Amino acid sequence: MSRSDEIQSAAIELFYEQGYNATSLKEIADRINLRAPSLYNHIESKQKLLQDIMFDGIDVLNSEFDEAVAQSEDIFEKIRLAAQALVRHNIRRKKQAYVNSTEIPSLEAGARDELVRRRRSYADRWVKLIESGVSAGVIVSSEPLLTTFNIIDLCAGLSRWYRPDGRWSEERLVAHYGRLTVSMLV
Amino acid sequence: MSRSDEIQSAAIELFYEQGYNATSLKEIADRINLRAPSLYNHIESKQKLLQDIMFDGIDVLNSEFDEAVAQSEDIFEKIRLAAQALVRHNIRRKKQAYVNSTEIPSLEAGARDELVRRRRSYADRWVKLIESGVSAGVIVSSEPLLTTFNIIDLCAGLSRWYRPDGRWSEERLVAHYGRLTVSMLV
DNA sequence: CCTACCGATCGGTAGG
DNA sequence: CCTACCGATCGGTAGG
Repeated sequence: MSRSDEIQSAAIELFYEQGYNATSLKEIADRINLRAPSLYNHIESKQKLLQDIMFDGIDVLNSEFDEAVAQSEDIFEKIRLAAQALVRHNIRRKKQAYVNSTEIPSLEAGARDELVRRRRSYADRWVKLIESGVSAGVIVSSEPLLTTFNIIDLCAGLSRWYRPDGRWSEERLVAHYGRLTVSMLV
Repeated sequence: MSRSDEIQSAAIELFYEQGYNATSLKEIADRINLRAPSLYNHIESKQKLLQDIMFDGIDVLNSEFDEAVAQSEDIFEKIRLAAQALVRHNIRRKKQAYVNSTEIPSLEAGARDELVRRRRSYADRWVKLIESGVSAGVIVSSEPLLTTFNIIDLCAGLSRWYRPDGRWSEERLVAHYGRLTVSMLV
């Protein structure tokens, strides 16, 4: 694990626990036994560190969606697979996903615009998937965008309350949300 | 509108836009044409100001739930009414609800514990409502708590993306979420 | 409700 | 990768 990776994962943990603005570079440095100014050998600024974390998160999410829907030709199966990919993302990258959903206001204007664009790109994937089912005559949803928001919001909760030692296993939740999502569209 | 109320609503707007930690008392004071130190004639501290906003939000939400379910004897109708009350809350008090869902880590330990207790109290109302339907034999949900999380998460999204001038009116959304919530339980 | 001011902390730089 | 240090800003107090 490179120093840059160490910094990034320490930052994710602290931003998750305290928020970006409440976290100092000194705290990040302390976690990996460095002095705060030494961070600047690896990062450009605190703001850029946040941007890298957030862009990485949304890019991975978009890739995972594409991989998921490529695994089947059936429209409902595609929907189930896409929902399950989102669930797994919010569970396995819980802290990063939480930071991503929570720190948009902390981004500088330019980076915020770009991030919002990439998040819209994720939502567009869902809208097009649902619309393809409508065109094919197997889905009757009259509001693909609203349904998309509902699916994303529903799964977003996981990054807040999911616990690895909680009462529901990852596989239980993947199955539950997969079923629930499909049921919203039949 | 009293000075205290002016301070509180200016604070809600700024905490919504920038977050608690990124907002200075000077900015709050500027919004209502005061100097920062003058705020201390009305508030105890910045932290206490946040606490008042958050406790007020959750207390109102709990009251609204109780009022909603008292309006019908039918279990599915109670569920529909409770969901619609939550939707209206997240729309009409959008900014306060957003702050409430976002600033839990910014609370001091003691206040955070108390707030989490009151949020759990809200979730308990849902769990008991669903369980009463299970006891009566009209609902088959095997996971009342998971379903409760799903309902809350689903509606929480509104405090993030709802726009008064957006493409869905409040009444359209109230109807949509009411239907969706009931459908999760039949 | 104001001005004047405090100690603390912050992100970041200089220089080695 | 470190020590030493900077200017800026913060929440909050004193005193009127």
